[in-house]
Amino acid sequence: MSDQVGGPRPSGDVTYAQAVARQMFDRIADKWALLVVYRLGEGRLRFSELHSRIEGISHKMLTQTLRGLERDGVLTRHVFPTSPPSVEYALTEPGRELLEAVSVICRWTERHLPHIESARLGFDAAHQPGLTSP
Amino acid sequence: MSDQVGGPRPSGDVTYAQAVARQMFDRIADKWALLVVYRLGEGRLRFSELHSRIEGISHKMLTQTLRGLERDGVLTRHVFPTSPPSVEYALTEPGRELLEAVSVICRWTERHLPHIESARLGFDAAHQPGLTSP
DNA sequence: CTGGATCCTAAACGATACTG
DNA sequence: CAGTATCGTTTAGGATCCAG
Repeated sequence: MSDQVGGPRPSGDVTYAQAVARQMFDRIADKWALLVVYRLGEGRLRFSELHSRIEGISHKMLTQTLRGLERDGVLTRHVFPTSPPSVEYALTEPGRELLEAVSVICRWTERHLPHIESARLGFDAAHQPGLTSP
Repeated sequence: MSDQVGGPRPSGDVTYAQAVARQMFDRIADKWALLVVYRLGEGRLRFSELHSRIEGISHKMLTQTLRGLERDGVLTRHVFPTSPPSVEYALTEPGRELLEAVSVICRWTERHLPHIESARLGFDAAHQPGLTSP
């Protein structure tokens, strides 16, 4: 567990709120976390279901991400004591609200894909003057 | 220059759009990028101004982040040919819209700080019963 | 089926020094 | 002041093995 643990915790300070906000920025700024939240928008999913739906995520990363999100109360973990143990994850109410925020990002991306593309082309062309095209 | 460059680019595919979206997730999932966009919400800022306002960011990271955001057309870079060269960065129109999305995340964080705190306390207590200090 | 622990490599990052 | 390049360190993350 190399996760950042709160450590010393001053009382309700502005500085403290800022620090926590910074920590949350760290958590939000995690593409896997964003994708997990996004996928769980469809409803509760098992570990393996998440693993198969999120292309490219490793076993370890998924576990790690889920642990972090659970710790922050974004999702809940429900263990079914079946013979092959199965675990279901679901968004909490705050998690669902976070999903809305993530959706805003997604919509922004979709809306501006053409702009981004052309911007990248222009930028690359301007910064690689003598590069021939492959 | 170890930044991720587009690389091979298939034609206008659904898969391609998905890939670009994934790339954007990568960019969005960058706390420094988020903070830069957030700061530029106040208006155009110089390099040194950004550097002093974003606590903890290194010279290199700020440059790198600004380059990436400029490449994606999120912000513009304006160089003033003064004797000590000064450069101003400002959000583009898509950048301002991205700021709105980022603000949604921020508001979510503020609104759920108490929930997050208590969730973390509960989680840590449940997962570190008799742990003094690592 | 989950998930924890371990090893080990590739990548990110900070510090530093150097241009315009 | 703003930016690039190089270097050395740290760390994140993938592969693998083991346990409940």
